[in-house]
Amino acid sequence: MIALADCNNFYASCERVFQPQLENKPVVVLSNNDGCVIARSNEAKKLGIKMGEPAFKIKNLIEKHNVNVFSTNFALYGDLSKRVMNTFRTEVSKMEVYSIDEAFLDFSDLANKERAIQIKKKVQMWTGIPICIGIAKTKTLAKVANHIAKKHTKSGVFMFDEEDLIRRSLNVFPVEDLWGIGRKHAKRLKDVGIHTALQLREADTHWIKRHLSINGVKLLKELKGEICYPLETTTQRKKNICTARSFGTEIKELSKLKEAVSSHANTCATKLRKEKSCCSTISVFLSTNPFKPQAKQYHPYRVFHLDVPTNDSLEIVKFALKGLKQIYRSDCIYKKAGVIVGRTVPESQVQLSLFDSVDRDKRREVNFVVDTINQKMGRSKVKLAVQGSGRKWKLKQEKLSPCYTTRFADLLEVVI
DNA sequence: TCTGGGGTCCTAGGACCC
DNA sequence: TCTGGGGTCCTAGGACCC
Repeated sequence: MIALADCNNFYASCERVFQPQLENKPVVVLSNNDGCVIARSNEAKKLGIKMGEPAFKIKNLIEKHNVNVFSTNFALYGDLSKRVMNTFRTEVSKMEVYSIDEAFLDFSDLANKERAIQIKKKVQMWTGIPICIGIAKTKTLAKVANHIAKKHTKSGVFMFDEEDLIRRSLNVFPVEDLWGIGRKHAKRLKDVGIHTALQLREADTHWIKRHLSINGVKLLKELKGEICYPLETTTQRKKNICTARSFGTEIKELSKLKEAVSSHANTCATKLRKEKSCCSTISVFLSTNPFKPQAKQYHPYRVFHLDVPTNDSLEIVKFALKGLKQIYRSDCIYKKAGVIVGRTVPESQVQLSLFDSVDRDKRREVNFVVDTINQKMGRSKVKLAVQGSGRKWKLKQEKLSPCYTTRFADLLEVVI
């Protein structure tokens, strides 16, 4: 059996851990640039605030109901996530960290509700984060069970232990809430009269294969209790790494774009080195504001294929800037820029080239020193001159909470 | 005025090989 | 007049996830 442990309203819950007076009050967390709602407490959901809604559209609602608003604080959420995962590790021997707020736990040795309730209590006590747990034979069914645990149980734990219970539950489970069924597939299914998970489970496999591809067939099997997605206990190396941001205010000048693009490229290189990977392709892209259709739209990108895979900051920044120069047009106003590095290979398996002119050993040492200093002294303490110091493309983050757990200056003081 | 960021996988079709 | 069969690799676009 597999258990899916999922944090409730994770980002909103993280903000609450250090501001307990927000318990039972509406809380929302916004995306970068304070743009869209990306997390809501139950109270905020009840007010009718939708996931992904732009913040400016719900300004009145926020004021009227005194909704507590936060900018995203990923340092805080990342750290609390680590603590939650580490707590799971004290209770199970095998697990898969599936996302920042979810993990699949191996319950094959012992599957019962009491065990799950224990884990839930422990996480709550050790980290302050509320979670729910769904237990079933397959990941897909565990996802369904988790959904039910969140919506319809007091204990926050739900287990599929017999076929009759699964059948009755799937019969009232909307097909669009299934893991792997998005908007498009949901519409297609409803068009042919498939509205519930049970109807999908009993649908014709050939039709599903044709319209939902092989993934649809796997979904069907998983609903029947056949494992198609086993527990992945080792973390896979990333195939692509992307760093991209919208600008707080729109940008026209090449000089400012250079600062942004070189910073994103440098971040990509740092992420690569952290993963012990090298990339074989480097892409740079720009984008105008799609929400201003009256303005000229332009979404260019440029890809470079490398002879020798690299994770060197200097080299990656150099290519990104070269691409930027090629795609930049002075008659557009830009809203977003980004860098993607792809086709990664392990650092230790880089194919060298006879005609290589870069002194890679030297570069590796420079990067190592820079990484070490930045790790000790804080991000971007040492950077390339081309990244600039102004950060004129900086994010808007007006409601940022302190980094309670990752920055000494932000530690809470306890007054006795 | 104001609309996020970071990933994965699958498929069809084109280009190429012998 | 008649024009095969069997492959691989790459890419763009679409779908999904959190």
